[in-house]
Amino acid sequence: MIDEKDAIALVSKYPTVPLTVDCVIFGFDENSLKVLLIKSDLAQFQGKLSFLGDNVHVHEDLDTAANRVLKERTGMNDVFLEQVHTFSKPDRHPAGRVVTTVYASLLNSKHHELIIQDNELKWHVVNQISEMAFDHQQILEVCTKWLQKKVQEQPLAFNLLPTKFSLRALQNVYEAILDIKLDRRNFRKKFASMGFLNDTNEMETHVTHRPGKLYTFDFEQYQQKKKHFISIDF
Amino acid sequence: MIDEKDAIALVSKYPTVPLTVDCVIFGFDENSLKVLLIKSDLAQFQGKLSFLGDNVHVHEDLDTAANRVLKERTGMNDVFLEQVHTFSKPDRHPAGRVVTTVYASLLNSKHHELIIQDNELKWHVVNQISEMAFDHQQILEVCTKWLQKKVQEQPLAFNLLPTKFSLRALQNVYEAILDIKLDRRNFRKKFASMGFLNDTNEMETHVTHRPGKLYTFDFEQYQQKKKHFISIDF
DNA sequence: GCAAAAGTGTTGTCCTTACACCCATGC
DNA sequence: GCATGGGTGTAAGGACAACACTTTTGC
Repeated sequence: MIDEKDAIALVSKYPTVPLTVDCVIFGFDENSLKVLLIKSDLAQFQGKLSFLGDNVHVHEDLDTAANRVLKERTGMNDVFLEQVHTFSKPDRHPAGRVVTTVYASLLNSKHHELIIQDNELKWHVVNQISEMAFDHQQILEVCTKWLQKKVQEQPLAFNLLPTKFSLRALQNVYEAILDIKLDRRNFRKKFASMGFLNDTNEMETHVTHRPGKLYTFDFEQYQQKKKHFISIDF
Repeated sequence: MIDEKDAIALVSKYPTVPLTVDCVIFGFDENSLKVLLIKSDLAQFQGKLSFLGDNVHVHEDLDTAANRVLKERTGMNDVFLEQVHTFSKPDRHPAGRVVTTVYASLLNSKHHELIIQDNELKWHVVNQISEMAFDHQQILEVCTKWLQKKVQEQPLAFNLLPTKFSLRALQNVYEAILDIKLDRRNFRKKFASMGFLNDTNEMETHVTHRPGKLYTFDFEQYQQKKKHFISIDF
């Protein structure tokens, strides 16, 4: 048995590592899936892009750190943010060992004012990103796959849209994220039958075609009706 | 721009934290889902159960550390092992801040010799576990949900069974993990139609009823036929 | 009036579910 | 011979995929 004093002595002998969080912040605009990136400020990665990240503070857990980074750069608190994976290759950071836990977030890129801090913080179209710093290319791949899976299982696409949106806009989100084309009629039917969309009785305006109805997502209904079904399928 | 020297100086100022890995090792035996646990050796958690864990070595990444722990205690290398989540509440360890990354593993509890090291390493039936040390109760819940989701999406149940297994045994795995009853005929039909099971032309022996056929899982077939389908459903 | 996208139904196919009887083995 | 679980088929209902024409707006 190890008493409290011994336990503290034991833990204090463990090797320690600097921890960071990186936020992969997805947005949607102009019918493309985008992600928020800065230019790396490390000379070794000159001109290369990286995610928003920071080291984890002393008394801070990882969720808190990720929310802090998000808030600092987009002004946003309560957006969807979820831990995806922890990356730990000993040589992933050129300045020594750094372990990073990656969080993904989805938000409407028009609703949040970017707080620029000398790093050319900008939205980049996900499938046009070329060179990234650190292992961030790999992180982007993991997060993109995570997102593709996630939007099929949970109603997260709505986080990427304004509160009121047309069915076309919703379909565009799915098509962009999943990189597929969907049948318009079947798509509408599906979402209509789910019963999670509220008709606002408003329409699109200033569009150069027949305006579509605007809907809101009914989170209450979703909470009540969501499936807890079992389906073995692989 | 930050040059290499400055970068090293910067990173060296980050607060550092001891990292551990914890392995949530699921097994299946006597028609129950079990998990490998030891008695905690901390006096504060006297008699409480905890997962197999260890601190992460200096030049070791997390995957390597988790595999090492698994190997040390079960003698196994190449079993299924996957990162699930990183837990970081500042007070989760009574001896000071320790961040742990949790890995889950599935193996056949009869195929691996446990390497006991004074900690009463034993298999415990998952839904009969009462008090656990640290935040391990929460970790178990997260991993159990993770497993329930995972076995529906990927053919992992086979990892919990011997190479040759009866359909009944397979169904028992699903019923234990998902905590449901399944219709025997529909279950058989489903797996038959998948085409991932090879008939070994062998039968169960020494059973007190009509012996069932034994099958093996055809991993090749799975790799070729597995679905990459899109299905929005929540 | 023309371009561009909204809105709308039906049919066939497939998958899922529910359900009952005979068969092979150990004891 | 009896208890135990293995093995099998069918019918109904629900979900999904494919597919074409009319409507509304801006210009």
